[in-house]
Amino acid sequence: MADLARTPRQIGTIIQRTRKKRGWTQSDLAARAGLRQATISTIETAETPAKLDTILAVLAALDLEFQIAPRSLGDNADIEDLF
Amino acid sequence: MADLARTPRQIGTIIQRTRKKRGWTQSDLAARAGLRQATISTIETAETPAKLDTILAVLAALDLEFQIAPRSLGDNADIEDLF
DNA sequence: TCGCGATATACACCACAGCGTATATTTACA
DNA sequence: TGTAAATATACGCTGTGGTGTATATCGCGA
Repeated sequence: MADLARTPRQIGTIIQRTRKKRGWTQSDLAARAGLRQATISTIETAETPAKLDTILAVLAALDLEFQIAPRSLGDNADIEDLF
Repeated sequence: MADLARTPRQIGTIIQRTRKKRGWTQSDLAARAGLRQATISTIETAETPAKLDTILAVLAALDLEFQIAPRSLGDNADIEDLF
């Protein structure tokens, strides 16, 4: 089930949760994503909003991906199109 | 149905498609997102990877949102967890 | 085809994310 | 409790994305 991600904070939380689920340290994830441990730290705590490609790299390293969906309809939004 | 968004280019395409569906110009979208028309242009053409909060602002203006889901399982990924 | 709205580009400037390096500080476990 | 691993911070530097202003180019309807 896809997690909602409207803010950098929510994104950071999801990344951290998934990383721990994989049993990886921040350094592990950093190495796989081609980043520094410190960068993972700032992303997870959402200290500063990251760059899009940085987040995409982290998600890829975690075997995750973004999806884009209509907001107002909730998760089970399967409505064909928003007019 | 949620669109997959693994690259800045895919994200730009989805944003453009949704904007046109709304019947908005780049200037319209820019105004609603607190950005410039030129910025919308570079995002849609994926000329340069944007910042995360910029993309989030554009998505919000379009009443869209990110979701985060496992990559390898396709869209109907409802599997409990990928630990 | 003409003209105007829509989109793409240009240039100087500023803000800031991520880097390298390094060190606090916290957490977990023997 | 002590200590090593894991995480959070620090500092100067660099690359670059977004801004303001402005213009060039494209596309489409009359």
